[in-house]
Amino acid sequence: MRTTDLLTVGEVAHRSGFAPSALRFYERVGLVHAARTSGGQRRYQRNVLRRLAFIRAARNVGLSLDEVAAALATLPEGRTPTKEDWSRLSRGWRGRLDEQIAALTKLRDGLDSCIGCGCLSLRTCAMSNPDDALAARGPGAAYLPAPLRAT
Amino acid sequence: MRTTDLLTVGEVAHRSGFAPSALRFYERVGLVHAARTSGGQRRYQRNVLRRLAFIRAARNVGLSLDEVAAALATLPEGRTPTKEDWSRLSRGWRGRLDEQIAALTKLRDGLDSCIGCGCLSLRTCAMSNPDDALAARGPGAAYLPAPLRAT
DNA sequence: CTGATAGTTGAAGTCAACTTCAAGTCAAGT
DNA sequence: ACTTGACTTGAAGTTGACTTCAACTATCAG
Repeated sequence: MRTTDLLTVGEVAHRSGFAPSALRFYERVGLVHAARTSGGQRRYQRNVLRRLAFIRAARNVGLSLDEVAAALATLPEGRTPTKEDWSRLSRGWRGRLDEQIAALTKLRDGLDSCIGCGCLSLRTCAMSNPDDALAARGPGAAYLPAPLRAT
Repeated sequence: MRTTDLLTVGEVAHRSGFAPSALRFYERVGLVHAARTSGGQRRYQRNVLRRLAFIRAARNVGLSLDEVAAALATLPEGRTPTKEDWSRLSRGWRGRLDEQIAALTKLRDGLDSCIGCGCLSLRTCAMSNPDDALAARGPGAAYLPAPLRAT
């Protein structure tokens, strides 16, 4: 493959860590853009790698793709985003992480007081009834993501 | 409704916080059991409430229903589980929570060093490339659960 | 020019954990 | 007996973030 300033989907996949199918999916939903060759193949500009890095980081912090899209939409049009642009977007994540850590710590402390008794009382046990907004988020609400579950 | 020692699905739903549809679903996959009236309606024994409390607590800690089922399968057959039985099951969660808290803390600290630079380098940035097993868990792996996302 | 390798598409499938639906049946207070 | 509210079923739908498939087509080193 010729070494140009444009990247194939395979190169982007390799360098970003996203599967080619994910890259096509992201293109479909407008998260990334790719030019095309005359034969219809995708050719990415290098800056897509930074964009993808942002997407991965945001996903790691827990943002949905919709939230990622909303964040990316605040980037300035017409010029390449600066480091400060990216920095601004990721700054808000700090508080989010703090909240998550606090919620988990609270859950753990509740568990400590619960292990000894084995109660799991629906009304009083901190484990089955954590006193935060989780219940209000509806059925299926869980504290921890599947990817971080048992090895 | 008569006050017997058996509970209707509505009563169990109310007292457990699970939707009736969730209770039916849990029965289908064998997580809980219900007797039937002559007319085919479900009647639950009271101890199902403790079992459901365990399920909720386990879900809060991040266990999948499969994992919950596996845990419940270790309960002794033939006798009603004691508090010690339930306590034993939940004891292992402590380590799990510790791990999750550590992972999030690491992510946050990585973010701190990242906000300033705005780099998001695919190879070096802690945010887009946390140095743990997350990547090995495959595409879509995220640190935080949807339920705890932005309000 | 050729063959290997990599890329293309839309539609459908996957996963988890439920929820929703429609059409009908049961339980129980009066 | 009647009425009302609660309950029943299986099948299909939901959500998010992708993956898989089958059947082609493009690119490029040699």
